[in-house]
Amino acid sequence: MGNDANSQHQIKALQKAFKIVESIDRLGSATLAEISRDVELPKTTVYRHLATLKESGYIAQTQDEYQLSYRFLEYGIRRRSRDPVYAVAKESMNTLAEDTGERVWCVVKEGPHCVYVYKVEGKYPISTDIHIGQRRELHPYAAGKAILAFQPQEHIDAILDNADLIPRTENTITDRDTLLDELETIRERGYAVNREESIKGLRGVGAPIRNEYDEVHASLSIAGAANRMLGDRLTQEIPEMLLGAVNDIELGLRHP
Amino acid sequence: MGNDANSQHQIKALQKAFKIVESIDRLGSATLAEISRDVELPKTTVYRHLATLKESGYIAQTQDEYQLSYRFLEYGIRRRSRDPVYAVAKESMNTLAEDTGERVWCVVKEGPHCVYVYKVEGKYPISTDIHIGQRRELHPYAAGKAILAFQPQEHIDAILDNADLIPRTENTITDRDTLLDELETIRERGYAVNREESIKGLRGVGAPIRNEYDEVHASLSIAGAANRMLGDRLTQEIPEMLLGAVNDIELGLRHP
DNA sequence: GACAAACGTTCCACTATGGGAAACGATGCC
DNA sequence: GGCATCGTTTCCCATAGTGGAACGTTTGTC
Repeated sequence: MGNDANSQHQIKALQKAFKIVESIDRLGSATLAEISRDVELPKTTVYRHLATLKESGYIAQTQDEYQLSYRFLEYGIRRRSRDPVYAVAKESMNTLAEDTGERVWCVVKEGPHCVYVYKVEGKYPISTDIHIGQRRELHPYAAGKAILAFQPQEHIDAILDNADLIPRTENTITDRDTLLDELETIRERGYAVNREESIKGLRGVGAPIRNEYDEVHASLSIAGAANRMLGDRLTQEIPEMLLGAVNDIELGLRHP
Repeated sequence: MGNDANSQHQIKALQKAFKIVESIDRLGSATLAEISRDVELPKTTVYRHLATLKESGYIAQTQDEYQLSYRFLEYGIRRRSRDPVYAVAKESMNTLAEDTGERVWCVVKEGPHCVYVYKVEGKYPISTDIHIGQRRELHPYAAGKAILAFQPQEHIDAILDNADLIPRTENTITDRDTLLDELETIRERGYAVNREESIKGLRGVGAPIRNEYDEVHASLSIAGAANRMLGDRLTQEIPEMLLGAVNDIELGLRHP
C-alpha cells in the first residue's frame, strides 16, 4: 500500500503501453489518432507502441482500426483453469444452480476488488450488468461483502480508506460505520445478503470460501429476482444450500 | 509479412515485458529467480518489469510467487462479447448442438492461427485437448481448414510458407500439395472434414462464415467421437445442419 | 475539381531512462 | 557455522524511448 516510493523506478514505457491497451479496451476499437487523443500522448509514441503490441500479438489491426486480440482470452481462461477454487467449485455450482434454480457465481478477490470468475445459470433467467471476467468493488455485492467481512481488520481498514463507497442504488451502504456493522453481522451468521444494493430488483446471498490456511480469497453467491428472494427462502433455504456447497468446496480444497 | 524492417524500431522494454508475461503464463506461477532464468534476463531487469506489471494490475503476487491476474480474463471476455460473429453465432450454436448432440465450436482467425472462441456442449461428452481461448495452427482442424480454404491464394501461400505442417496424428496432412488439393475439395463442397487429423478418435466438420464482404475470418465446427461420426451422418446429415446454421449466422451478420 | 484538414508514417537529435553489474541483508540448506 | 540462493536496492553508463517536424495520402468540403 505505502510503497509508492519505488513507483519512481517503474518502467514508463510499460505504463504507457498499458494505458494504450486500456484505452483500446475501453473504446472497443479505434484508430491511431483516436487512441493518441484518448491517452494524451503524441501519435509518434503511440504509433510505435501499437507496432510493438501488434508484432507481439496482443492487438490486431482490422483494416483501419486497432482492437485487442484474443491473446487476452487465451491467458485469462488459462489463468482461471489453474485456479484451485475454480477447479473445485465448478461441479458444486452446477448442483447448487439446479437445486435453487437461481444463478450461481464464483468470485475471487484480487487486490481491493473482486472478479466474477465463473457463473452457472439457474432455470430462472435474470439480466444484470455483471458478466464473467468483470471486476467490481467489494461493498455493494453479496459475494464482495462475504469476502470483505473475513479479511484481517487492518486490511479492511486499508481497503475502506481507499474506497469511495459509491452508491449503486438507494440501498447501497455508503456509511463506513454502517458497513462495519454489516460486516460484523456477516461474520456472526456466516453469510452476506444483498438487498437490492447493486441493482434494483436483484437480491443475493454470498458465502466466503476458506482456503487451507483459513484465509478468504473467494466466495460463492446466489443471485435472483427480488420477488423470488423473500422471507425464509432468502434467509433460510438459500443460505443453507449455499453454505452446504461452500462446505463441499472447502473440503475439496483441503483434500485434493 | 516482409516488413520486419521496422522491427528495429520496436520498443524493446515492451518485448521484454511480454516475454516475462508469456513465461508466467507458461509456468503457471513462478518466483523472480525462476522467471529470470526462464527468460534469460538479469534478475534486476525482471524485478523492475514485475514491479511495473504488478502495479499496473496485470500480475498478482501471492505470498512468494507471481501469477497472471484476472485482468486478462476481463479484457478477453470483453473482446469476445464485442465480436459480431460471436454475438450472432451464439444462439445458432445452441440449436445446432441440440439437433446434432455433438460439441459445436465457434472459431476465429487471427493472423496465421485460429482461436477457439466459444463452444456449446452436445449431449455426447467428449474429451479433447482444446479449450476456450486456445490458439492453434490451421491445417489439422476442420474449423481451421474451413477458414484456410477460403483465404486469397497469396495469403494461403504466405501462411503455408511460414507453417511447419507439424503432424498431430498419423492422419494429419503434412504434404503441401496434398493440403492444397484438400483445400480445393473444401471450396467445392463448401465444408471441411477432419478425419482424426488432430486427435485419434475424433472427427469433425467445419464450415466457413462469410462476412458482409464475402471474406472468411471465422468458422463453425462440429466435433464428435469417430464411432458416431460415420457414413452419411458425417458426409450428409451433419454438414447439412452445419451449413444451415452458418447460413443463419451469415444472414444475421448482414442484417443486424 | 481544388483546397484544406486529418490521417498514418518516417526521420532525426536529445536526453531521459532502462539496463545490468555489484553489493546488500535475509533466509535456508548442508 | 559457512555456503548458496533468494529478493531488493544502489549506482553509473550507454542505450533506446521520446516527440517535434516533415513527409506523402486520403478524406471530406466548398
